[in-house]
Amino acid sequence: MSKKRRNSITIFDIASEAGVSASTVSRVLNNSMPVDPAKRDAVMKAIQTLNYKPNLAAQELGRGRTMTIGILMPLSVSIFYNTIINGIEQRLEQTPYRSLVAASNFNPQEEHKLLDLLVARKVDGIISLWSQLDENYLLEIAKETPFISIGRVLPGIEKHSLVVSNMLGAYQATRYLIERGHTRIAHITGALSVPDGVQRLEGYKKALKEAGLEVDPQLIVEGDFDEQAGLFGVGVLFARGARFTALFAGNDMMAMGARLGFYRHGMRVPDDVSLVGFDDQPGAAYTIPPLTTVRQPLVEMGRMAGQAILDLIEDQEPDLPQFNTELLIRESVATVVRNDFNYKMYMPS
Amino acid sequence: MSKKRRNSITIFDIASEAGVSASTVSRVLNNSMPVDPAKRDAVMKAIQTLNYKPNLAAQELGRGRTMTIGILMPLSVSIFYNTIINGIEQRLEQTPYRSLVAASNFNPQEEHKLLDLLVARKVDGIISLWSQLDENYLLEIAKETPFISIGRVLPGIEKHSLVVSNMLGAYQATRYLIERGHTRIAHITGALSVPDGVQRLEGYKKALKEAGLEVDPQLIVEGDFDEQAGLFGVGVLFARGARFTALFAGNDMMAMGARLGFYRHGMRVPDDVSLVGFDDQPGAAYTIPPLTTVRQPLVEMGRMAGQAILDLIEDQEPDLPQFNTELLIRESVATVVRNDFNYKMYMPS
DNA sequence: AGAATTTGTGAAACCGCTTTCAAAGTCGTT
DNA sequence: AACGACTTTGAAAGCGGTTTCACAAATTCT
Repeated sequence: MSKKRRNSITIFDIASEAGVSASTVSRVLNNSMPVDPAKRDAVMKAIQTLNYKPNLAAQELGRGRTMTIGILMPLSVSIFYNTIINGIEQRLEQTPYRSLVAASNFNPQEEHKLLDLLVARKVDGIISLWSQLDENYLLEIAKETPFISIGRVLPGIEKHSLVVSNMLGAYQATRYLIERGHTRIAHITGALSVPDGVQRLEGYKKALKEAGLEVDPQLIVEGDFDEQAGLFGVGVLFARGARFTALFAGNDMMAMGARLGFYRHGMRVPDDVSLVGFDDQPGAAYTIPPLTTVRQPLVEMGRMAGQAILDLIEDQEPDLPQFNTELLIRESVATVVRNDFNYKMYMPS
Repeated sequence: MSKKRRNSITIFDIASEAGVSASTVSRVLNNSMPVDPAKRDAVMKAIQTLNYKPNLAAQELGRGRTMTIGILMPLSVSIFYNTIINGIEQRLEQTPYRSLVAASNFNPQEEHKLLDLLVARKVDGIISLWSQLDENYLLEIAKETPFISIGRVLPGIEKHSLVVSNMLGAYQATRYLIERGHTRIAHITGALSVPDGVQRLEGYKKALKEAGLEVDPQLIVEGDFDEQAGLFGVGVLFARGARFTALFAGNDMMAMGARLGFYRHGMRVPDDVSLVGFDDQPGAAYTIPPLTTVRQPLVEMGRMAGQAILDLIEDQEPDLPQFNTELLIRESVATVVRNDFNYKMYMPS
C-alpha cells in the first residue's frame, strides 16, 4: 500500500563519522554520562554536518518513557479550553516534558478513540478537560497512568480533579444583580445535561432565595451555551411575556446572543435591561457595552494542573488548590431605581 | 532521575495467550495477511482479556511510517486557525492518518523548535499555517517531507502553498462601502509586518483609486490585528480630526475594538458610521449590530490542504484551487445620503 | 496421482535509540 | 612499582512492534 521512508541517518552514521561508538553518541546526545571533550566535539560536528535529527519514536521506545503528557479536550475551536491548555503548557515549558493535545469535538466516540490513542502512545500523564467518558473507564485509565481531570470530579480521585465553583460564580453574578436593585432576574441556563449548567442554575437560585426573592420558572429558560441559545432564549422570554430587568446568562456566548436579542427588540443594555455573563471569554470586554461577567482563572488552573500531573509522575500527591471565580464588573449592569408604583419593568414594544 | 515504566503487555504476551506466534498477532492486528479464522479469534480474545494496546512508538519505528501529519500553527488560542485545522482534520478523518498539532504562539524560536520536533517525530507530512520561519529553512524541510504551506507562498513550491486573496477581500469590502455612497472611508490596517496586513491595505487602496477617490493618509492608521488596536485606532482618527463615514478594519477583532471606540464617542453604528471587518470570526454575527465582514472559506481551505498533503504523500502533485473571499453583508453598513452642504448625514437601511 | 501453486505460519532480522556490562584507561596512594 | 578506585568506552542486549524468508500444509491443475 505504501513505501517506507528509511532514508534517515542514524546514530550509527554519525558514530562512524565521528569515529566513536553509537553508545558514545547517545551519551553526548542526552549528556547522561561524561564524555571526552574531544570526542564530544567530534560528535557535535558530525551531527552538524550530517544534519542529524534523532528519531523520536526510537528514543521513546528505547527509554520506555515518552516525556510527553497528553491533553484531551472537548473542542479545539474554543478559546476557553485553549486558554487552560496554555496554562498547562506554560508549566510544562520549564520541564523536559512536551504536551500532546487531542480534541474530541464533543463526540464521545471520538473522545474514547483519542484517549486510547494517548494511552497507546504511552504518554507519561494525561490531563482531561471536561471529559464525557464513562466514569469507570476513566478510573481504569487513571489506575495505569497519572491522570488529572479538569472540570469534572472523579469519585475516588477527587484529589486529582480540578474544578472551579460554578455555583459560586453564578451566585456572585446573581447576587450582584440583586445588590444593584434588580428583583426580577431572568436566567438562560447552560446545557442542563452537564454539571456546569446545573451548578450555575443552582447558584442563581441560591442567591435569589437568600435574598428572599422567589424563583420564578417563567424567568428561566434552558439553553446550551451557544450564541443561538441566547438569542432564542430572550425570544422565549418575551414570548412568555416575562417581565424582568436583568438577565444572567449561563455563559458569555449566550450573553452575546441575548444581547442581540435585546437589540432586535429595541432594548438598550444596560439602560433597559442589565446583562451578566459567565467565563469572561476574549471579546467580552469589547461587546457593546462591555460585558460584566464571571471570570474563571483559566491560565492559573492550567498551570496548577500541569504542576499536578508532574507531581503525579513523580509519585507525589498533587496539591490542587480550590479555585474561585471572580466577578468582573464592566458596563452591562445598571442600577434600578426603585419606585413604589413601578418596579421599572420592561416589556418589548 | 526517573523510573521507566516497562510493565505493559506486549504482542508476545498475547501471542502465547492465544497460542500463536507474535508475527501472527501482528498480522491480525493490521490484517495485512490472511490468518486462520480460528487463530484470529483466539488472538482477538486474548487482546480483549489482556486489554492489550499496541505501543505506538514501536509500531512507528517498526514500519518506518508514523501515519501522522503534523500541523504547525501560530496560535493555539485562536478560532481562526483552529477552524482551518478543523477542516484539515475533517479530511484526515476518512484516512488512516492522524494529525498532530503544535502551536508556536507567534514565537519564531518556539516555532523552529516545534517544526524540528515534527521532523524528529518523522511525521509523514507537514502543514504549516502562516509560518514566520526563514524561507530557506522551510524549503529545506519541504525537500525532505511533504509540505503544505497555508497563508504564505513559498517560492519554488507555490503549488504547495495555499493562500486566499486578501487583496480581493479588502477590495470587496471597500468597494461595497463605496457603492453604498461612502467616499471618506477610513482604514485601520492589520500589522504591516505580515503580508496579510499590507495586502488588505492594497485592496483598500485599489478600490478607492478605481472609484476615483483619493487615498487620504489621514484616514489610515496602522493596527496589529488586536481589539486594542481597533479601539486605539478610532481614538487616533478622532484625535486627527479625520472626517469619515465608514471604517474598514483589517480584521474583525479590530472592528470590534473600533466598535467600542465609536460607542465611547457616542457614535452609533451604522447610523453615524459604517463598519466592516475581515474574517467573519465566530461572534461577528452577534456583535451589535451584526458585523458586515469578509469571509474566508477556512474549513474548505483546511480540507483542501488535507487533500493536498495526502496527494503529496502519494507522490502526486496536489491541485490546490484558488480560494476567494466573500463579502458577508450584515447590518453594520448604512447607505449615505449625499448632501451638498454636509456629507455627514446618514440613513440606516 | 503427482506436480505446481497458493496459502498460512513461525523464526529471525530489523527499526533507531538507550542502557547495562565488562573491559580498558587514568590517577592517586602507599 | 604495584594496587585499588574511578572514569571512559564499545559491544551487545533490550524496547515492542513489523516484515522478510523459508517451510509446511492445503489447493489447484494436468
